[in-house]
Amino acid sequence: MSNRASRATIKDVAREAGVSISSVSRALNGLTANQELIQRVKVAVELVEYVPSQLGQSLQSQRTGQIAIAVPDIANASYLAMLKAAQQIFSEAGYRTTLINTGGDLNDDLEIIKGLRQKYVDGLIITSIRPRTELIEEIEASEVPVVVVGTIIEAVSFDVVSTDSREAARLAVEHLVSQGCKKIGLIGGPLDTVPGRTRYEGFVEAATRHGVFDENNVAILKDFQFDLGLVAAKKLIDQGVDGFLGGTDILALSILHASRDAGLSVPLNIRVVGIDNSEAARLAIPRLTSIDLGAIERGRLAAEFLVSRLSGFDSAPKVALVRPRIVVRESSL
Amino acid sequence: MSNRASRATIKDVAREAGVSISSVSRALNGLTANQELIQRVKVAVELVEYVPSQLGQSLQSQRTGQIAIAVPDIANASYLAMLKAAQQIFSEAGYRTTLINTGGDLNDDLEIIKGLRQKYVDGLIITSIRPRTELIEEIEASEVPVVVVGTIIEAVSFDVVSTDSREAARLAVEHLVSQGCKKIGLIGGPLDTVPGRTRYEGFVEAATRHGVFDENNVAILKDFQFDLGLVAAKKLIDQGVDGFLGGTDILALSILHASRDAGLSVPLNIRVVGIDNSEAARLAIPRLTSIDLGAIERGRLAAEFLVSRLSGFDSAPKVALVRPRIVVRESSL
DNA sequence: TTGAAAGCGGTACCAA
DNA sequence: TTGGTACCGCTTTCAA
Repeated sequence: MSNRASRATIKDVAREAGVSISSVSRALNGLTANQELIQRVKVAVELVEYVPSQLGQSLQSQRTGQIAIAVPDIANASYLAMLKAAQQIFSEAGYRTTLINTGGDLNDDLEIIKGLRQKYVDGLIITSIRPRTELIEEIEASEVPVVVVGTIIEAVSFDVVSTDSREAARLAVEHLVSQGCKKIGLIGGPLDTVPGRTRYEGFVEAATRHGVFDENNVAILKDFQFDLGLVAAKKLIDQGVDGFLGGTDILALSILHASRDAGLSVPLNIRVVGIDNSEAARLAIPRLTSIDLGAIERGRLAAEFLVSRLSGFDSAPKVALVRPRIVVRESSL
Repeated sequence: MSNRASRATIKDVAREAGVSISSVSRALNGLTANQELIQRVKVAVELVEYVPSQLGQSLQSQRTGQIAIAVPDIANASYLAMLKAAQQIFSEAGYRTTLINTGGDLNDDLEIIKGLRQKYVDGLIITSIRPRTELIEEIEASEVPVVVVGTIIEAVSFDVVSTDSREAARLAVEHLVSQGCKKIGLIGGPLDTVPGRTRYEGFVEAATRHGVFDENNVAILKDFQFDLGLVAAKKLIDQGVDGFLGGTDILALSILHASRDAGLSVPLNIRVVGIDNSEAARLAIPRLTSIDLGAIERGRLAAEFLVSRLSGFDSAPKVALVRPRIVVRESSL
C-alpha cells in the first residue's frame, strides 16, 4: 500500500510493536523465547511491510551473500556450462551470483582481483586466467576466497580446479589414429590463449608420438571463429587430411561444413573430433565426436570449494583435476 | 603486504594522514581544494592500502551499483543473447550484473520481485514472465525500477520490451507457403509457457489464413527438448509433412535429424524453419532458416531503459516492440 | 577549509 | 528477557 512512502526500517517495526529495535531484531532472528513479543513483532512487520535491508545486514555482518564468477565469454558453451553448474550450487547455498564477463581480456583479471577489496562479494571464481606471477600473488593476498578454474601447476595457497587439455588432445589424436586416419590435422585457436596453446601442445605431442605429426596440417587461427575455421579446413582438406581435431566444437563444425562443401563424407572420407562436448556437438549432423572437458563438473567443484571455504572450513588449499573423456559419435566412426 | 591484518578503513587513512575522516572522504571525492591535504591523504591511502568499502558507501547512498537480470534458463540461446547484451550495457554504465536463474519456474517470479525489497540491487530486468495480475501489481508497487521483457499488452506503469511471437510464426508459415510447401507442420513447446503458447497461436492463425492448417500436423511437446522433437518429427514426416516450423532452433534441428534419418533431403523434400536465429541455426547442416526475435536488441533496449531510469530519468513508461525478421538460409530454399 | 557528529539499517554487547 | 548503546564504513550536515 505505502508504495509512496520509503521503505519501513526496523525502527518502524519497533515503534509499531511498542518495543525496542533490539527486541525486534531478536524476535526476527529467533533469539528470544517470549512468544507474545514475537507475535506482536510479526504483526507489526506485516503492518508496515517490513523487509530487512540486505545492506544494513551486510555492513554489520561483513558478508554480502554474493559470489562473483568471472568468465571470458558467457556465449562460449563450456564457460556457460560451468557458470550454470556453479550458479546452481551457489543458489542452493543461499548465495546470489554476480556475473563478470572479462571479454577474454587477460589484463582484466588483475583488476577483478583487486576490485575484490571493495568487498562487494564474499568470494570469487575466476576462470581461464593466464597464470602470471603477479596475478597469483594478488590472489594469495586477497581477503576474500578465490577459486581458480584453469591450469596452474605450481603449489599455490588457494583452491584450483583444472583439467588436462593436453590429455584431451591426446585422447582425440589416439582415437583418430585408431580409426585408421593417416593424415591428422588440427584447426586450433590462438596460441596466446590458454585453451589455444594447451590444446595445440597436446596435439603436437600426441601426433608426434604416433608419428603422424606434420606441421603443414596444423592451422592456428587468429580467433576461435567459425568462418576462419571454414577457410582453414578447406585448405587442409585439399591437402588430403583425413582426420581432424577441432580446437573447439565450433571449429569442428566448420570442418564438417568444409567437408560437405568439398563433397566428402564425414565419417567415410574424413573423421572429425571436437573439444567441449557442447550441445552443438550432440546436435550436429553428423553427430560430433567430442572431448568432454568436464565443464559442468569443474563448475560444480569450484563452487563447492568456495562455498565450503565460506562456511568457515579453513582447510589446506585443494586441487581438483577433472579428467577429460572422449564421447564417440558418428563423426569419427 | 598487510594481508593478514584486516582491511584498512577510512579511519586508518585519517589517522595516518593526521586529518579527520571527513577530510579524507572529501579529499577522495574531490570536494576539497587544499592540494596539500589531498596529497597527504593520497599518500596515506597508498600506505595503508585503502580501498573504500562498497558496503559502507552503499548503505549511505542507498545504491548498490548492481542490477539483477532474471532469466528462465541461461542455457537457452535467446536468453543468453539477451543477457550478454544487457550485461554489456550495464557494465559500461558502471553497474555489476547479478544473475538470477529462475529455472523456468513461473512461481519464482513473484518471489524475485518481492525479494527486491531487500534492496540488494538497484534495478531488475525480468524476462518471460507469465503476466499475472498479481505480479503486475507487485512490480508496480516495487521501489526499485523493473523492466519486463515479455509480452504484456495492457498499459502498465513500468517499461516493457516485447516482441511479436505471433508475427514470428506468421513469417515462418508464409515463407514455407511461398516456397511451395503443401503440408505444413509445427513442432512446438508446452502451451503453458509463454513462448510455447504464442508461437503455437501464431502458427495456427497463419496456417489457417493460408488454408494449410491441419491439427494432425501439429505436435506440442511436454518440454523444449531435442529428443522429444526427434520423435514427433519422425511421426509428422511419415504423415507427409513437407514444411516444418520448429518452435525453437533446437527443435528445428531435431527435424533436420529426423529428415536425415528418414532418408529425405532438406530442403529438397522437406523445408525447415526455426525460431531464435541462434548460433546453432547458423552452424547447422544444412544451414537453418530461422526467425530472429531480436534477443540482442531486446536485451540492449531493456538495459538501456533501466539504466536511463536509474539515472534519474523519470519519464513515462516506455514500451518497445522489437519486430521479428526472417533469416533465410539453406534449409528452406 | 576543517572536524565533530548524525545517520544509513541492521546486530550484538552489556546492564538493568 | 529487555532496552540502551556502540559499532559496521562511509557521506554529509553543521559549527567552529
